[in-house]
Amino acid sequence: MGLSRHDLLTIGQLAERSGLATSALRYYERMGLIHSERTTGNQRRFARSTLRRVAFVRAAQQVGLSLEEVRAALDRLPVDRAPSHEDWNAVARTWQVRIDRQIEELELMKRKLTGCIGCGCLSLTRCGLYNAEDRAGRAGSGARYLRTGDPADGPEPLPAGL
Amino acid sequence: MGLSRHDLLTIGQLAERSGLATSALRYYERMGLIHSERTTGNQRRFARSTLRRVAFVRAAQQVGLSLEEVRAALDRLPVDRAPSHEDWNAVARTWQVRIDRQIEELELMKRKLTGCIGCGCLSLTRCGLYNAEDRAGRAGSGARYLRTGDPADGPEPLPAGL
DNA sequence: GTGCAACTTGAAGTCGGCTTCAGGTCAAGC
DNA sequence: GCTTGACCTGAAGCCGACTTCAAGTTGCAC
Repeated sequence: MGLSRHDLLTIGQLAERSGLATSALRYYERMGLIHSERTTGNQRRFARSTLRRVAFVRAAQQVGLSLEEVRAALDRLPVDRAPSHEDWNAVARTWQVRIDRQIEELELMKRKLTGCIGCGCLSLTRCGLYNAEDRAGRAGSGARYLRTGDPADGPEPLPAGL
Repeated sequence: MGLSRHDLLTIGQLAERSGLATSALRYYERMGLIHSERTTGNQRRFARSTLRRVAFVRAAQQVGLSLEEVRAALDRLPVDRAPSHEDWNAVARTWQVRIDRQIEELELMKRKLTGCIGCGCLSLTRCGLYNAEDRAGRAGSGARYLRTGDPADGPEPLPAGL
């Protein structure tokens, strides 16, 4: 019932099947995202399940998580047993919130943009996108936000060239 | 009808109102995203319309465009006159495609994740997310994609710890 | 048992998008 | 007219996510 040699992938095989470069996989291992055993000659051997783990990481990246965040998420899954329904739900919910927020932002942007196309943006004073400016506060190097509307500024004439 | 001094912003004022650091604004100028006049003493003075331009840039970044792409988009708008309906539509359409693609990817991800929560992911063999692995080809350093399904691999037992 | 592709390591390089720093200049309120 | 905070420049530094390089080792097919 142990792992036959067939169950282990070299880093090259994992790279080929995951679509990532071997250098990226070594990087992921250094970051604690994936793990490997070593042969007597010190070469990495990955369990096939690592493919899933890599897919998880890539998917998470696509929804905007940093590798550090992914690592944190993966660390919440138990190492010594299969993840339970609860374990998994906790991780999944984090993602869903993130995904929902992303989608919401994109749709807002899209609505604004559609409005702009409709109006031709020749009269910018009422344009949501163009007026999504000014007074956007920030602290540190995190995400910035853009506030819509700027009651302090009245209508402005449109200068040439935006 | 020329620009009164009131119409020009110092870099500090632009920074405060846009929520960006002055260093970022100088960077944007070097990248050709915004432009300024200079005082006799060589200090930058920005037209108020630069606030809109900055907002445009930030918005574009939020939907995933690089500054280089934003510059390309802005370059398609005329410098010498107000953008026409056509000018603007061309730029806006580029964005909409981009936004739609992003939303689509996120919703796909969400659907998969929802399925996972439903099944508890205790039986991973049929899980879309987990099986969104393997054979994801790539070329260069652009976006990777994840293919769903992997007919070559049969069901696998769930190893402990993912 | 040998040849060669695939592997190993640490260090350095790359890229985008900035920030920080050093050393100097400008503008405006008193 | 002086002080002081805002501004200038170029160069360097930083972060995440990798890639590239150099120099050496392993594993497997023949």
